[in-house]
Amino acid sequence: MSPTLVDIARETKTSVSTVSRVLSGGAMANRISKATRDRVKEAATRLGYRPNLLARSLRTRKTHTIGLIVSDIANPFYGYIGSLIERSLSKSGYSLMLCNSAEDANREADYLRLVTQRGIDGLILVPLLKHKKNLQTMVPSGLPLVLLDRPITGVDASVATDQEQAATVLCDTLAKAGVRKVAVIAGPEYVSTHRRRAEIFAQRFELVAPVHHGPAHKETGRAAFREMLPRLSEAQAICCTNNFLAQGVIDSVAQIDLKSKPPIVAVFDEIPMMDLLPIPIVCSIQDVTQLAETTVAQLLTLLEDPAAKLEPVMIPAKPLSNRAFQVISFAPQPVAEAATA
Amino acid sequence: MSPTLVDIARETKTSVSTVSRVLSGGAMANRISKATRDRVKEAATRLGYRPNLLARSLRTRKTHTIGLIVSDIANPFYGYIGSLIERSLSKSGYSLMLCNSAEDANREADYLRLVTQRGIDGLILVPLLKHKKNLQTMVPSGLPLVLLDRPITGVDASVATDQEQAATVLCDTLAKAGVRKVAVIAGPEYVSTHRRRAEIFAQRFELVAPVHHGPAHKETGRAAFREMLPRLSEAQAICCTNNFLAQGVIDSVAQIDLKSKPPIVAVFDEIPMMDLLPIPIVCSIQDVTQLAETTVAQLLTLLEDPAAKLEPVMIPAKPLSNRAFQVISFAPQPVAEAATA
DNA sequence: TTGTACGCGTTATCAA
DNA sequence: TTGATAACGCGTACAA
Repeated sequence: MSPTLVDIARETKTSVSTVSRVLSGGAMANRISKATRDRVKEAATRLGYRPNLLARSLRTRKTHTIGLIVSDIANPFYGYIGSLIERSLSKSGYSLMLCNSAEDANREADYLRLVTQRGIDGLILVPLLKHKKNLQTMVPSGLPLVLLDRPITGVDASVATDQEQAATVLCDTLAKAGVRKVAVIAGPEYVSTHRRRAEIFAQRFELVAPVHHGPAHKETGRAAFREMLPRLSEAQAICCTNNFLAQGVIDSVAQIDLKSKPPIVAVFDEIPMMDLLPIPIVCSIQDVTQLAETTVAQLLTLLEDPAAKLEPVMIPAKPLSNRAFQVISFAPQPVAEAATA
Repeated sequence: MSPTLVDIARETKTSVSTVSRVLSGGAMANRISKATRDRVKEAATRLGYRPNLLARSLRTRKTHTIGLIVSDIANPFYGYIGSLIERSLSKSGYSLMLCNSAEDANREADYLRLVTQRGIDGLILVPLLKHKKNLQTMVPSGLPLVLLDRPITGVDASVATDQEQAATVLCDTLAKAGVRKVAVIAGPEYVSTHRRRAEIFAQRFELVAPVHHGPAHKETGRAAFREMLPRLSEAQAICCTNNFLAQGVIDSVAQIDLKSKPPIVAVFDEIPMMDLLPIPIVCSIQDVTQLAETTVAQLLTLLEDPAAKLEPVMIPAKPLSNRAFQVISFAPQPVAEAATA
């Protein structure tokens, strides 16, 4: 077993408290004579002492660790934002423990319990659950908590992209290009972001088929494409509520005849290397850096003062289109609309 | 504060041990009369009791938690493999704590310390450090440990793609297409996978410029492309040691004249939607599912018997090319070579 | 069937 | 400048 304070105390003919004071390093260490201090330090390194953080945290009620529960770590969006949050937190002396709820309510509950019971100083959550009540039963009041990407009404500390604005700039861009009829492929209806995005599409354009809902994976995009294929010729655009769905669609487009002009693909988040794709694409780009930094900022203020009053933050998105889109964007039926270029 | 066993004992006129026995649930619970059992349970839910896992783990020396430290969670490869490992472990009753060393030796050390001192039952590591010695000083002997993606000589429990084979099938495919001269863009030289891949490229083909090393990000790919541009016309292929670098290269290709025939891009890992890209691409695809499952299997056997003797596992990769590549693959100078299709 | 008492490894309080 | 000693919250051998 790993040596403990007792071992070092015995080895060095002192007491555990002395050893603790020396090894904890703080201001207390200076109150110990240099002689014993050196003796203790020497013994510690010689025996390979490693403090038991479980015991320390049990005593101090601090862990210097933040929990982050995301809904799908396989999605590069969350991977990227996770890496930014980690870097930002480490500057403030916090470590990050990342958990993946995999868009599964049971797993979310499990990790919520695990992470809170295991001791963390703060929590960042991309929630699956939708109501403040359920949240309150899962996480102890008093624990600094910031919601990320999916706000919940009534919870003050939250950071997310402005869904209405993000969808609006996307629709504006499409409308300017003359789009009137679209097909919509969306993620799970019970996820607020997906649902809301789909609603806005449906509100702004005429649908050639009912909205297709499914897990936010490539496979759903492909399946939806196959299913909607007969009606797709009427649509000027295919609207996807996230990048995975869109990649499935784009994959499928590759399988069919590219000579007939392909529909525009409208999508949230980035499509890698889209400038080279022979399909017109327009994205609503979230400001990931801003999301990460604001989230950490909110959490840090909460960490300082758990009673701090915060307000939900909305961060605007920017539309971005590829070359193929810019070529066709002088299409018929321009619509007068204020675009937030 | 959250209620403890003492609170419930007081509330229910029993002792902590009784409460503990009931709430721990195991075989002990049946040795308690149904009457008090119900009374205790009722009080527990009424007071909203949540066991303190720090204290429990301190006592039992078990956490049912596995640590996973990856080198770059922003890379979809690690995000995906992380999600697979998480799912697989949760079937065996373990939770996963994911940490991001961000390809930074200090952070790796920090998390290694944190995660081991904080108590985990096992560890999966994508190591940055290269020598068994350094590893041994960081992680306590006796802790079940499996290396992922980057083997270290002398460490038995490790799972990785067979780098030699993966690079070989890639080179074979290129050679068959008549490639003789290439440019190589590689990740950090101190990372074994990147270094080894670059070496094999250099060994099989003639280089039009020295190998370009840099952080494994898109930006490096772009910079390398710019820098090598003058010499690129002589190269029939650009070889990248990971997908991020390749995406940077592909982005850059989009900026130049596409009418002159573009070079082949050879790369490890997947390039999304590559069938639609107007550039010939050939990838060496790692079997991520297999990697994840084997890693978990190794860890589970180690968890059962920490003294179990394991052997490093190598998993073969498969070459995959896109449409644009298949069109040009009847190029001159075919080379007789056994391809592992 | 239930309660008492101790230990897990650490920090904090109080004397000396 | 140091050392006993009591928590932190939990599980469990031992006793009743």
